[in-house]
Amino acid sequence: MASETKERILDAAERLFSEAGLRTTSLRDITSEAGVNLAAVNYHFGSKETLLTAVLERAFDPVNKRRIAGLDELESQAGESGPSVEDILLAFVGPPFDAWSESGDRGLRFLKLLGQIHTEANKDVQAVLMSQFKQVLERYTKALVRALPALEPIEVSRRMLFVVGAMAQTMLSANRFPQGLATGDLDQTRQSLIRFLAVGFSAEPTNVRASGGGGS
Amino acid sequence: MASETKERILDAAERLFSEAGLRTTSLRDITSEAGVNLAAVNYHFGSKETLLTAVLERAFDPVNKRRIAGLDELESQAGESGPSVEDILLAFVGPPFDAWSESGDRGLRFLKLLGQIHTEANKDVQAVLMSQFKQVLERYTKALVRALPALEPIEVSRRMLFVVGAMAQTMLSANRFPQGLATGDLDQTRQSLIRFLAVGFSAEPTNVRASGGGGS
DNA sequence: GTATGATTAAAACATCTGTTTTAATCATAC
DNA sequence: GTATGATTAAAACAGATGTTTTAATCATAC
Repeated sequence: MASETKERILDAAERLFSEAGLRTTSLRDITSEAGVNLAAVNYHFGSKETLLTAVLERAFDPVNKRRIAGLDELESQAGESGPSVEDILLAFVGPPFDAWSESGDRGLRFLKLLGQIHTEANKDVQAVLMSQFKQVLERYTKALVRALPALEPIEVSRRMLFVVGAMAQTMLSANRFPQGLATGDLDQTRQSLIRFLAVGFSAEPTNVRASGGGGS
Repeated sequence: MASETKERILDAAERLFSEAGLRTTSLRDITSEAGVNLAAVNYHFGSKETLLTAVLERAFDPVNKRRIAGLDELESQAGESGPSVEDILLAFVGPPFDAWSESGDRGLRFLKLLGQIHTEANKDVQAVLMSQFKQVLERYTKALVRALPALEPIEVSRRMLFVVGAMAQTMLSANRFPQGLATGDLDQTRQSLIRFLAVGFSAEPTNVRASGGGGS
């Protein structure tokens, strides 16, 4: 059964990483919290870096799978023109929020962790996250390009960056103002975020495509 | 003249902090890069934390001052109804971008540093940044509340969070995809960001104020 | 029962961290 | 010139970090 110790370590690491940050959390913090021996981490995971990878994959795999599945479903249901911008963004931003209402504390930890990761500067950690997140991003970008034919693809990519940023900041704020995101407020925040992003994303571009138009 | 050593340290620290991150950069990295003795940091600044504070203040003070001044100017020029949403957001997001075109490499470093800070989880660092940033945020929130009377103030605060997130992510991306933000592209990115935020910010709220409206 | 392999425990390891100490050097005033 | 104070240099310090090593313990098969 994948050894209880291993899961204890994963749980403790997830908890501490999400709250104290990735770099700040030491192996001794983790093993102490998990109630296991220090050497257990290296025995079971090889290194701290590998442990971090394992934590991330366990946490984000299901969410990214949901995002892909959600988009699949949208596209199969939609007509020729494809799903709407708002539906697409909802399918993208929704899953991490859903994780909360489903698994309680662990879901909240999850939001914090996601915020931590999205903002972690380290390249290796980024690489781990990106390996699965990148294809999610590409699929959603493609769907949005189709939904917004007036926008150049590069502009869609740029706006997708804004989406990710606004989402990450919102989730990090669950870390910084824990009282500000109570049960009810989280739904409200999600709704506001989606609305904000959908409307902003659908904005007409300032300089029309390939038009050398007026100065001043 | 504020001792050349002191400025060498500040320059090197700013460079390394912005590129390698805040926590990952050691004092030996800094002093080695600056070409000064290790003890010089503690001699001139007292501690690493104080040095970080000094770097942040030197970098962000002028930008925050510009934001305040820009809003002052907008409000003095505008009529009874106050400045527009787009103008307000431009005054908020513009200054850090301007720093780039003005001081070249240092301006770019600046963007990266800003991204690093906005996403730094550490409480002390956050406190330093927040001490001056908080009043900027409050002033801008107030201006936006006036410009958007249809929105509840709490909703304006939420959306301001989205603004900060999108902005920070954009700047961090200058770190991660340095080729993607060349001279020309930066202007384009800024323009896109402003447009995205202004339109999204002006979106009508989904649930109208104090209306107990329809279920399903 | 014993033997074998996996797991846990405790200790030591080497390295890196920020900081402090002790001299040496420098500039400046007298 | 000498004396005084600021600055720099080199070394050592104490603590924390990830990792490894060496025994002890456990479960399981024979």
